[in-house]
This record gives sequence, C-alpha cells and structure tokens, in this order.
Amino acid sequence: MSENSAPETHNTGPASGETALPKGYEPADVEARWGRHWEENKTFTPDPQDVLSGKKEPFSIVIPPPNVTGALHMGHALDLTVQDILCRFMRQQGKSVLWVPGTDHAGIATQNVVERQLKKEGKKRDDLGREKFIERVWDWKKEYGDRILNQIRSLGASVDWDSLRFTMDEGLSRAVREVFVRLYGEGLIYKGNYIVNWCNRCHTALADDEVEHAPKKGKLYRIRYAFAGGPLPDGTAELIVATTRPETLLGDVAVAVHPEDERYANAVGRKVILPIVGTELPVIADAYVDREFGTGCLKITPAHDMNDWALSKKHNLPVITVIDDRGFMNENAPAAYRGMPSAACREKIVADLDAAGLLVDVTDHDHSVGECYRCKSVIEPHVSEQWFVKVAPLAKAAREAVPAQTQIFPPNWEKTYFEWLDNIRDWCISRQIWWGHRIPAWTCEACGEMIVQAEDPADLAHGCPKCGGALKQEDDVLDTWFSSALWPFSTMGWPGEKGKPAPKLQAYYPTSVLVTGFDIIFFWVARMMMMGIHFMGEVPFKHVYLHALVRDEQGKKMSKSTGNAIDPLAMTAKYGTDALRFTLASFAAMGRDIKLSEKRIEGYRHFVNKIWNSARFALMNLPGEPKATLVEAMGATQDAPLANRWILHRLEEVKDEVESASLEYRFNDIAQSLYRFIWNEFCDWYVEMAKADLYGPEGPAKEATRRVLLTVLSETMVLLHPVMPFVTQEIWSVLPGIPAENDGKELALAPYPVRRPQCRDEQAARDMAFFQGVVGSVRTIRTELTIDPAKKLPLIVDTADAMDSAQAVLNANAHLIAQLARIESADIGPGKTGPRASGTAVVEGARLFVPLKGIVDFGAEVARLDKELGKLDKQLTALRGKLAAPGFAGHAPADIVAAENEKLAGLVDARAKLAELQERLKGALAEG
RNA sequence: GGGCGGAUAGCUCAGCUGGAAGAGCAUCGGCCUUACAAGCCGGAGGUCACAGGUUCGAGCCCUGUUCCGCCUACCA
Repeated sequence: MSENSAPETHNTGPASGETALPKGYEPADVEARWGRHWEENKTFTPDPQDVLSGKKEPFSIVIPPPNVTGALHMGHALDLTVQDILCRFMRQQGKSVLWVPGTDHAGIATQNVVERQLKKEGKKRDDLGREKFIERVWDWKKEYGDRILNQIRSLGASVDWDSLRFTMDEGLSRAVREVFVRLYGEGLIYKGNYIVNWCNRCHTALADDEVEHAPKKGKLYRIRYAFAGGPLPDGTAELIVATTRPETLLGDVAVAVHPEDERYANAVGRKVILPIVGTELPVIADAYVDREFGTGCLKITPAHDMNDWALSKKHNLPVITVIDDRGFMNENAPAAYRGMPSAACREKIVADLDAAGLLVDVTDHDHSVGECYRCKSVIEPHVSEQWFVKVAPLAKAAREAVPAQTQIFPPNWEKTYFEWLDNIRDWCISRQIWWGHRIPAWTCEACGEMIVQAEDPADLAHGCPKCGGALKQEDDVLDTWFSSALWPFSTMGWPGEKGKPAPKLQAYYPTSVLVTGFDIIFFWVARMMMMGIHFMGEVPFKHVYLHALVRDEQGKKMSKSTGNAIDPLAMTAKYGTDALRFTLASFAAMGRDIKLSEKRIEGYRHFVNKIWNSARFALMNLPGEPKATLVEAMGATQDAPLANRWILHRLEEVKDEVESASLEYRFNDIAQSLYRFIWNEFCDWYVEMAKADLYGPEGPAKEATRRVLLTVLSETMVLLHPVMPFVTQEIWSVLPGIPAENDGKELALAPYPVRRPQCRDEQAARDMAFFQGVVGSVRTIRTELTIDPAKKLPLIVDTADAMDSAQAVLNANAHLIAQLARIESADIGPGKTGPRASGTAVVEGARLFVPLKGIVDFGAEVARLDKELGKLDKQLTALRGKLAAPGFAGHAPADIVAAENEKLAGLVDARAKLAELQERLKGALAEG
C-alpha cells in the first residue's frame, strides 16, 4: 500500500476537546472508509509465491458460496464473522492467507426468480426459448448478482476480491465438464430410467437431500379389493388395503402381505380386482410389509412410490404411470379421470369408491410429507430418465478420511457425517431446467450413439463419429451442488493448463478449514470431500468447523416467511458492524444453537464505545508522544508501580488466552477474555490508577505510565482486531508510538503482539487483588451506610496480621486508595487501630477502619457486619465439612488439601477479626 | 424407529481435563467524579430439570426419568 492512500481518519465529526477523536464512536463512516481502503489497496490479496518459495505458510479458506439470488441473513453473518476472525488472526501469525469469495448459480432458485419476472410480463420461459432465457438470467445476474457480495463487503470480510468466483464462470464450468467426463469414463456416472423425487412446480428431479420432510395431517383410506373369481374357500371375500393416496390406485400392480401373516396366508398367489379399473392384481408376499400397520395389506404402485418401486423390481412387476410430470392424471388413467389434477382426482376416486361400496372408512392420519426445499411444494415420486452418480466408491474414501486427514469440530458431528455416507444412495444429478451446467453428452439421432466429452460441440460439427448422424445435446443441466462440490479446487484454477498447475492451487490446496453450518453437511461438505479426494488425491480441507444455526429469541429457525428474522444489515446500520461481529463471536460456543437477541447486540455496541473512549483518553494524555516509546524502552519493571506491573502481567495472560482460543475455535472465549480485560481491568482499574501519574508532574513516573498505557492499548487493538476490525483499525491509525516495524502499515497486516516473559508478575497479581479488596471494602461501606459520596473519609489500616506485601502495597499506593475510595487521610501500619465507632472490614488479614462518628448513624454498620459474618459462616461451614469429611485428607491431592487448609485459616482469621470489630462497634453504640 | 443436543440468576447464555457458582441485559440504591450517562460506584438475585450412583469431593463423570429442540428414516 502507499503512504498517501491512508484514509483520512479525523473526518467523522468535529474534534472535541484536545482529542482527535469524536466523543462517541460513529461506525458508518469508519466502516465505509476502511472497507474501501482495504479493497483498493488489495490488502487481502496474498502472493502465492510467498508460499511456493517457502517464505510463508499457507492458510486458506473458501467461502461457502451463498446463493446468488440470496440476501445476507444472520447465518451468513455468523459464518463470515468466524471465517474473518480466523483469517485476520492467521495473518497476524505470519501466514499467507487466501480467503476465496464467490457465489453459486443456484439453478432452480435463480430460474424461479427470472421466471417470476417473466410472468409479470405475461411470458413463459418457453416463449423465449432456451438461449434467450439464459441470456435473460445472465442479465439478471449482472444486475442483482452483486447484492450479496456487497453485503459480504459490509461485514468487513477480509476476502481476496481478486479471487472472486461464480460457479457458472468459464473456468468453473470447465471443471464441471472435466469432472463429469472423467466420472462417466470411470463408470461412476450413468443414465437410467428410475423413480426420483419430482417437484411438479419446479418441474425437475431433485436429489434425496433436497427433499424436506414436514409433518402433515392427512387421511388414511381403507379400500376393499375383492378376490377375483369370488370368495376364497374359507369365505374371505376381499382384502382391505390402507392408503394415504387413493388416486394412485389407478397405477396399482399388486397387493402385498407379510409372508408370515397368518391372516392372509390363503390369499398369497391369488388375484384381487383393482377397484374402478377392474384389472386383476396378484397378491404377493414380502417381508417389507408391516403387519402392524393398517390392515397389513399394502397396495403396490411402483410408478408413484419409492418403496413400491423397489418392490416392483424385486418381484418383477410392471410399472404403470398414471400421474404426469405436471401432476395431472395421464392417458393410463380411466377416461373419467384423465386430465384431472391429482388432488381433484383423489376426491372423485374416493366419492366413486364410496358410491360403489368399496370404501371401508376414512381416518385421520398424521404422516410426514416430502417438500421441495426450494419452493415447498409437495414432492411426487416420479419415474423418468435421469443421470446419477454412483456414490458408494466415492463415499468410502470420504468416510475413511475422517478424522485422519480431515478433523471435524466439534467432533460429535462425525457421527452424522458417517451415518449419511454409510447409507448413501446414488445421487440424481440431472435437473430439468435451463439455468446451469448443461450435461456434456450428445446422442446421435440416427444410431443412438452417446458421446460424452468436455470439448465444445463445435468439435462435433461433423456429426456422429460412428455414422455421421446429427448429434443432439442433453437438455438437462446438472445439480448446482455438483459444481459446488468442486469449489475448493475449481476456484483455485483446476484443471488449469496441461502441465501447468495453477500456482494458487499449488500454494493453497488443501484448504486449512471449512467453516459452515451443520445443515449443509450432506449437501456440500460430504460431496466436497468425495470430489476433492477423487480428483485432487487429497482432502479439500484439514479442518471442518461446523457452527450453530442462528435462531430467534424463541429458538425458532429464522426465516423470512415467519417474519422472525433479524436482518444483519439492519443491525450493522443500527449498532455498527463491530458490535454485531462481537455479539456473534461471543455467542459462537461450539455445538449450540444461537438464539440471538437484539439487546445483546446493543450491549456490545456499548462495549465498542467504551473502547473508543478509552482510546480518546489515551490520546488526550499522550500528546506528541514520539515513536518507539513502547514498554521495551522502560528497562526493568520490578520497581515499577503496581498498576503498571499488574496490567502488563495481565496483558501477557490475555495474549495466551486469545491465541489458544483462536486456534481451537473457541470464539466465545476470545470475546469473553477481551471483554473482561478491556472493560473490567484496563478501563475500570488501570486507567483510573494511571490518572494519578498522567495528571501529575512530568517525570519518570509519568513517562513510564504513558508508555504502559500506550503499549497496552495498542497491543489490545491488535488482539481485538480479528473480532472488531473497524474500530481497532481506526484507533490504531491515530495512536502514536506504533512499533517502528509496523509504522505506517495497516493494523490488518500487523503481527501478533510479541510475548514479554519479563512482564509476567504473579506477585503483582496478588498485590493488585489485595489493593482492589481494600478499595472495594471502603466503597461498600460508603454505599451501604449511605455516606455522601462526595464526603472524604479517613482510613486506618492495621497490617499486623496482613499478607507480607500488604504494608508495602498500601504505602506505595496510598494516594490511589485516596483517589479511588475518596479517602482524605490514610494511617497505615502494624498495630494501628481506629475508633470503636468505625465501619470495618478485613482484607487478607489487614484490618480496615473507617471512622464513622459524626458522619453517619453507624448503627447500620452492626447490621451490615452481621450480614458479612453470615456469609463467612456459610463458607466456613461448607469448608469445615469438606475438610472434616472422612477420607479427604487421605485421598485428595496434597496441594489441594494444603490450599483448602490455607483457605480455612484465612476464613477463620477473617471471621474472628470481623466479629471482634463488631463487638467494639457494639460497645461504642451502647455508649451512644 | 434411529441419532444428536439442551434443561445453570427474571431473560439470553458462559462454565476447558471434577477441587469454594460467572457475564450481558433486566432489577434495586447512590452518583452529570474533566475518556465514556452508550458512563461510574455499590447491592440483591441460583438445593446448576428430577431421582439414584461413582468419588474424600459432582454443574461437570455414570444410570434412569420428565420436558424441549434439531437431524435422520421406506409404516402405506
């Protein structure tokens, strides 16, 4: 990037006071500016040579391509946030990061959108013809296809826009053909006449997993099928068959019973008369039939039921299709029903059966019905000519790669993945639509020869190589998921030129991790595994991180139709992108659904603002700070003030926490660790303590604190940057004293903060806890006894029995206690004692006295101490019980026993001291 | 039918390999203390669904039960 292209950073509003930053954080402008900057400077476009030359390790992610017709929803927002956190973190770790963005062409959905558009013009796709229609779809794509990409931009996703791909791109289309042709050649793709899931509305076949099952209230009809040639010898006149779809009986070819069902033993081998139609059907026996269900008699309709289809193959039964591919009764139906929609036919059939006395009864029956996952209309099993992938061999390899080559996080999803692969059926990949990758197969209209090849039809101009006859290409296109399955390598340039593998592919395949929702583990994850292994010889990703689904506050799946969706773009407009991202990260605990509430986003906007203001504070107090003034320049820290030592110590711990959480996909831990550190430690305590130095006279103390303040703030911005890229970058760009090696660069390219082992300081942590205890005790006394907050109080501390460093800590920080607890004078030393009429507390063995006489009615303090004593007693009882329990001392590890005993001693001591102090107080009270 | 997950403060959720229950929001009280009222200080609020078990010790491990989700499946 060039120096002078750095965005203006001070134009979000008029400067207030001495600071360069406006008083409140205003995200809109900041986000727009930095988003543009990143893209214009190609900040996130990596150089594959860095990897190929061995200079850097690769880290790569391919985006789960959103549907080109889609709009960004909360699920995308979570998915992108997680990926962006990983990518930005890995850049900090020095990796060469490639994040490939793109969209898929969503065959059925996109075609539906354009058909709807046509409908408004009073046209159908057939009016245009295939070519014109496809042109129309491309027009649509040009106009609206970037919408979701722009929404991805607005979330701050650090993708490489130079790598942008679309599944219908030239290169990706070549990959699709190449794969199709090779699989066909290997016998793994075949064409055949089979029963498939059929959507009448979309007018196409669907794969098994594109059918969603929804419970529906239906009816169960019981119908009489009389025996041909009159009753059986035992007098049985008929079989009663139960069905939910009476209209399909027109296509019945048999009735089946269980072979061991004694009720029907005599019936097997006989014939029954198909009602209405009048043909004779064989009664067959098959163990598939459930004796418990209905009457135990199953009518067999191979053309309109998946299971019946299977039985018909097994028993060599004919297939009679009576409903066509639009849902109307066809020429095989008796004339009375021909041409009727199947629903109307059902009514008529039922009425006719009833009139003929063949309907036994109709009962309510709840069952699950398949729906089209795109348009929600009912799926009909339908016999037709389709193309299939023979999946079993591919599935086997995909299965065996987990977890050895690919690890799934959280691992409990492995089971689901295995389950699906183990029971997989062949994959129907042909779709009877126009928008998509047309199947690269041509049939000779003269001799029927089929040619499958990747080259364009131009090469086939000479006609059929066998007989010279005219060639006709397949009308069908491929399932969108067929091209999505190739995404991890097709986007990186596969298959590329002969003998010249694409550098991107070489550098970044296999990808590091796939981040997606568990709902497409079948559609997509498993299929990418199959294709990646088969064509690249290597799994497509080393890790799969499956995150939860975002639900509404009631736990319902968010969807536009139910109107419960929280629009991520509305949220970013209202609260800022960083607030939304932080919210999603903090919710992203593994293996849990996310119930998002707007309140939570609002809460984190406050956090963003808090960060912003802490930066304003720092800037006000670091005027003209020269470069390279980070803490390294300070020398040894042992003699430094407690606050500085403590915050630097904590910073080291936070570096560890954030790093390990990032590597282990514990996004909520990243968020929690930083939240606590920034707000509850840095802002609430460190900044307040630093004020004493910062507002004090120039000198070494002030200088040191300025350096620590700057160090902690700037390194915190780096740690927080992957989660909140915008506010951190904005602050970073105005902070002075950025380390020389990063000066002038973008925060997004700054390395992870170095570790400073010399700043580890457990003693400082203990001392700080003591200090906080003292300040807290005084504050509690003040508030509980309703002492005027402005009133300054004296404080006496007896350090005789206190922790070793207590005296030193209090002496060194007396001025801070005064400031934070509003103390006018502190008298500290072993054996010091306050008046009997004092508010009191015990902290780490130190006795605190806040004289109350003349300030407030101190009777309330007796009651307050009762409450404190009560708490201590509760703890004591529990702890004594634990220690006295038989076996504790013997069984528990020695260090635990020691620690518990120490705790007990501390509690006993505190309780005794507090009780004694209360007695003194009571004495004072009695005297009045 | 099979599988997975959940039940922790009023609400939404954390709680890693078992060692004295946490956050945000809401609530109560007090503060415009010159970074921040999108703020500060303090308080209250939980027999961690129920019943057993393992253990010196269980929110965490085991068994069972009751609710609630989700995925999956060929009972017409």
